[in-house]
Order: sequence, then C-alpha cells, then structure tokens
Amino acid sequence: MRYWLMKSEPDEFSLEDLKRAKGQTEHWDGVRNYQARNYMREMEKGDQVLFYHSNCAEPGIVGLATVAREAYPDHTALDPEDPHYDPKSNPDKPRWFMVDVKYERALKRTITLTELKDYRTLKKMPLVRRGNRLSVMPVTKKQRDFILGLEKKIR
DNA sequence: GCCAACGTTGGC
DNA sequence: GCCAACGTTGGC
Repeated sequence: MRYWLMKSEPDEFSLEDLKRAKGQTEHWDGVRNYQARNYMREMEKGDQVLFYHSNCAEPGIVGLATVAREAYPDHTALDPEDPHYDPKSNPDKPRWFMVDVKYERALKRTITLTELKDYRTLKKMPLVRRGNRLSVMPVTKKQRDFILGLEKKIR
C-alpha cells in the first residue's frame, strides 16, 4: 500500500463534501497537470490519501481518505460546459484521468502547512517546498506516520 | 488582493 | 528548439 497527498480547495470540494457524498465516495476530477495525473495513474485501490485543504484561511491536512477506484478517464475534460474542459482532449485517447476516493475520517485537528514546514522529516515533501504547486503527490510511509503522530500533539 | 513561482502556449 | 507572454496556483 502506498500513501498520497491530494490538495483541494475547500470552497470547491472539501473533506466535509466527501463525507456527505453518496457512499462517502467521490471522483477526483479536474486534475490538469501531467505530473499529478501520472501519480493518480500509479494509485491502487486501498492506498491511503492525506486530504489537504488549499487556498483557504488555514491551509493544511484535515483528514484521511482511501483510493476506492483506480484511474479512469476524466469525463469533465470532454464537457465544453465544464470549467476544466480541455478542447484538445479526445474520447478515443483520454488525456486526463481521475480516481475515486472514499472518506475515512477527519483528523482531530488540522495539521497546518506552517506546522509541517517545521520538521526535517518532511523537508522533501513537494508540499512544503517553495513555489511548488503539485496537487497530487506521493508521501513516504515515514512521512505519513510522522504526520499522523503530529495529530496527537498539542499545539 | 498581491504576487512569486511555475507550467503552457505559440511565434519565430 | 528557444523563449516571451500569458494563465494558474496558492500562500500570505
């Protein structure tokens, strides 16, 4: 099993939205970055996802989810009405993919980006690197265990 | 709202 | 293939 971190703007799609979704499962559409797409294609059912809220008052990791379905074509790329429409996308040769993720649980507290930047263990995560905008990234077991350890720490 | 960082586009 | 212009991300 592998571990991942996925970013979402809570105004668009939050952990709460995932919790409320049918079957507490939702497809992760709209990824239009090749590196992020490639990572999604590496995901396997059962992999754990750290759910990160970006572009909000308190950016940070807010919960856990699991990969419920492996990568399949992102239909929103073919829909001209969709904000993530890609005119160069072709149904016969899908360019963009998505996975399904299932809600696992909310963390007891948000582990903020500011906090994550404090630790050497996490220094190599793209998330904490200056200027990095990757929205889907792998997390090592060591990093994942360390982050979940922070959950119990009092700020 | 600002703006740094980065990816993409397209002219040449 | 280069690179300037442009658009987007996302922290602050």
